[in-house]
Amino acid sequence: MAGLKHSRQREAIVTNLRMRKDHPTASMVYTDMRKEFPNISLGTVYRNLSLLADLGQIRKITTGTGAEHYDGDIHPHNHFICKCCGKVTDMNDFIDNSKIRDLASGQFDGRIDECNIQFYGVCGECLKKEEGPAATS
Amino acid sequence: MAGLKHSRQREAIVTNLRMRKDHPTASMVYTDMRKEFPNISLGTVYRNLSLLADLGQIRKITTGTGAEHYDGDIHPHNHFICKCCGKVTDMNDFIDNSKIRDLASGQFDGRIDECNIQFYGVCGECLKKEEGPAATS
DNA sequence: ATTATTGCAAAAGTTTTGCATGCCG
DNA sequence: CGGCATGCAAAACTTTTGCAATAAT
Repeated sequence: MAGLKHSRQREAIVTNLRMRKDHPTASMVYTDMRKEFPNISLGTVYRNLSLLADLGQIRKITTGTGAEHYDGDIHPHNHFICKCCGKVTDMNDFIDNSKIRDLASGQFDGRIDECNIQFYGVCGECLKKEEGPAATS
Repeated sequence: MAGLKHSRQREAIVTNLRMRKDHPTASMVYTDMRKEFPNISLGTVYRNLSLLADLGQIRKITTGTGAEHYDGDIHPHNHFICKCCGKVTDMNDFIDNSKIRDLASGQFDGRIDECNIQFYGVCGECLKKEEGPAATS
């Protein structure tokens, strides 16, 4: 039924995402995979990332800065997105998302599966670059 | 300095966004604009949406379902995104986003400008379609 | 007159897809 | 074998951009 077969490529993609602590885009994963599977295609990477996200084994992070990012850590947590360099950073858990979700479910006509908080701003590194070089404008 | 000139097209785009209560994509706005300005180009729509969002006169909503959506209502509020039909719906304000932002700022190395909560799930209409027609699978 | 803005078209970037082949069970 | 997954390439989409013409101040 499930019709799911093992594949070395898919396994390598999950492993790669689990090991790294950044939040790469599909093409960043592709670049990495290329070292292990010189002939792997970008299509395969996209197909697997999409499948894995559907299976809930990885998480897709939509940033609005061009491409989707992916996260191998599926533990519920929120992200910060730098408007300057586009980098995605994990935020500490200081809020219980499931509580917010339940609160919202009560007053919504539909099924709410998940909720997450996106923080936007300028990361520490980019702040330094801004302050350092150019003082005037 | 600001170097900003009036343009009938840009004005019409803002007006369109303010009037409608849905959250259209660039091409949806383009379709509408086409009625008023038969020769308006998609590039102009994109340029103005981007400019208006930068000016803070409209809001860009990143959904992860293909294209960006835009909102003429800049009053701080959160959105629900239907995984099924991609529709974007306003959520009631039952949470103070600025409080969450301040809370997060305290423990983050960088500047947090804004935060918003995205809710994902299946909207009321799609739920009906799911339950109604197909029972088996 | 000066310069922002437009329309048009081409280009860039991301993601999807068709198809023959290969690999897993 | 039967069917899912792959590699390759083409296509589909969304968004950006160069440039000459146009419109606003």
